Amino acid sequence: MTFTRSRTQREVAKAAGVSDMTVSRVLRGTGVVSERTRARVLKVVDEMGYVQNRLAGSLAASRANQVAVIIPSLVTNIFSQVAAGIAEELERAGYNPVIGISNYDMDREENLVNSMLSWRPAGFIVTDFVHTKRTRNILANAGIPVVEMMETSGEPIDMCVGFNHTESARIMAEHLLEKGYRRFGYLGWNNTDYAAATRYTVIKDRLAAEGIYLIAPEVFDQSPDFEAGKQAMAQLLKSHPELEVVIFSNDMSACGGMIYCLENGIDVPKQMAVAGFSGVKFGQSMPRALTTINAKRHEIGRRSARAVLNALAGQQQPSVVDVGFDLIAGNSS
Amino acid sequence: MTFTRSRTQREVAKAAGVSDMTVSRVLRGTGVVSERTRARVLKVVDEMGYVQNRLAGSLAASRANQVAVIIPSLVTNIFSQVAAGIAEELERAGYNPVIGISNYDMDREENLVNSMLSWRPAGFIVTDFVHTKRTRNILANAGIPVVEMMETSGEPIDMCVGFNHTESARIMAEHLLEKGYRRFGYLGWNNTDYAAATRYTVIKDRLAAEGIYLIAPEVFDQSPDFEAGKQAMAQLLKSHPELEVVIFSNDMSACGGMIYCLENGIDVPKQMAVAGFSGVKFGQSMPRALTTINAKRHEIGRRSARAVLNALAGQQQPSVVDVGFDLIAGNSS
DNA sequence: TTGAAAGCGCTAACAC
DNA sequence: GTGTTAGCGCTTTCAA
Repeated sequence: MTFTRSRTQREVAKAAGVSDMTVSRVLRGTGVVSERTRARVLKVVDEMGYVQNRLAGSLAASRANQVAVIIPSLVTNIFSQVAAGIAEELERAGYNPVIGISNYDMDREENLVNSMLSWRPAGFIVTDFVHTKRTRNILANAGIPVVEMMETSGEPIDMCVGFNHTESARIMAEHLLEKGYRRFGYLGWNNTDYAAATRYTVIKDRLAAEGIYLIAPEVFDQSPDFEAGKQAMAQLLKSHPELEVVIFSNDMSACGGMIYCLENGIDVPKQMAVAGFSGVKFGQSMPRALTTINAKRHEIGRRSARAVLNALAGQQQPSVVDVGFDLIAGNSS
Repeated sequence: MTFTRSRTQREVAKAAGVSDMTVSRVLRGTGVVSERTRARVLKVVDEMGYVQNRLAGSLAASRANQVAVIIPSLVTNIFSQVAAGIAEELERAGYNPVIGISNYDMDREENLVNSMLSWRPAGFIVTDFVHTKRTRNILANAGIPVVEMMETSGEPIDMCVGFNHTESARIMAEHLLEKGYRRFGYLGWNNTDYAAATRYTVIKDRLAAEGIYLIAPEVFDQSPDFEAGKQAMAQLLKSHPELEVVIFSNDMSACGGMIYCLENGIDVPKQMAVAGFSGVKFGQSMPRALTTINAKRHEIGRRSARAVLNALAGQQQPSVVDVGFDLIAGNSS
């Protein structure tokens, strides 16, 4: 469908008895225009219901006010929080986010990057450091600010905002070791969440350094939600009743695991401790406040957007922004 | 920041020894181009890493492949599910969603509509029927397909996709009446969620028709999440211990209410029944499967996107798409 | 099957 | 303060 030819700046100009350029100046608030002229133009704009065509404007100015954002999924709470933070910060500055969903698929991400770049966005925000070689290449040469969100331990294409997943996993492992646990289980989900995979490896290695063998069952294919956590916990307890603590790859599944125990008369944390990851508010409303790492999702979104905006404003800034994380000790361990 | 001047179609054309137009034809897959020429052009495109400029293309063609989407919030599960459905369906057709967040604020929505319309999107998707007069006006005259999501009982600007909230509320009220409950409480949250407000009124009236007085406390200002539900339930029980059933405005708060009861030795549903709204999966993993209305959020998103795409393809279609809803009886009532 | 000319609706740069 | 000129990088239209 072709949209109906809408009114143009020229029509406004004619009706207001000025030139195009004057209308342009009024609408963008640039340059100097007399108060009388400005008022007259604005009146006409309002009467005609004129809406600027930024396609034309951005083309002429070689500058757009959209920022492309690629996240793995909107369905889990974690990235929708990040996206909300981005939207908030961008809109405050007069920019709009254009959102693409990669489903944790690098090839899909590559296609999205190409497609979104064709809109000549002012900046690009992607998730994690894991991309195809071509994606990295394209982004590196796009000539616009690029932010990789979530993780800080790696080589960013341009900038990155997040926290150190490696360290967060180490802190969690050590916290549980200090508590005296020795028989560890781990429940992860095979959804190609790279950050979660990293954390798993770190935990495994840290425990191994103490001579502790981490019991990890087959990872599951479903989405790591509350119900999945319940079911996985049930299964794990059957095969490994000797476990003292189970680390889950995220909070919702950890809550499910905790509830499974409580419903089946297994004391948490005395008979079985559980820990999660990401710090959703919900985990702190459980019968036992969940032991977890609080990832500042909303802030990561806001700071990522800010990094793009700062770069656009030509401000000097660090290429790595670490927003940190908190260990929430809770009482599920 | 101005982006570095990127390669143009003309550069590709020159390198391939053809005219701009031929490159354009190859890239868009329109018109006839000899196989040899096509191959040569594509090779050059690949080598140069050329990415089309759709700003220019859309301007020239008066046609864009972005669809504007305005939702009230990304933080609650409900709209992020809807947004995910939209993104999925649009991207399948080569369109990108541009997302704006209104925070349930009609004036903010009006600004967003204006700003997003300036990108000449191919279509527009908004939430609910509640807009400023000016917003309705602008959208009605935009000359593009417009979909209002969620609710079907109203006059759409152009098209609407969703379900009948009035009926869903009536069904819920009657379900609980049939179960024999007579002392009803209601817990809502003052977040200007229009659809929830509608449902509240319907429930109140339906009960009134049976001579039943609905006990609704002050609505709360915070977000209606699990913790809020717990706290509200605690408060409500203190002031109204005679209640038999409490209807919550959404599922997460209802789950919180249910857990509060169970943790305090109040049997659900014998001593206190609870019901929610929207059908999140989580509610069905509770100790008592939550009584609720399943709103098909993901499908509403997909069908909304589809409606826009169909309209763009010039297909005849109904202006009202009702995806229905299901009553989930559960056993929390 | 391919190319040339004429814009799409705006803004940058400069002139007045 | 305001206007003029010359594009931005594509696609449409028509001619060859």
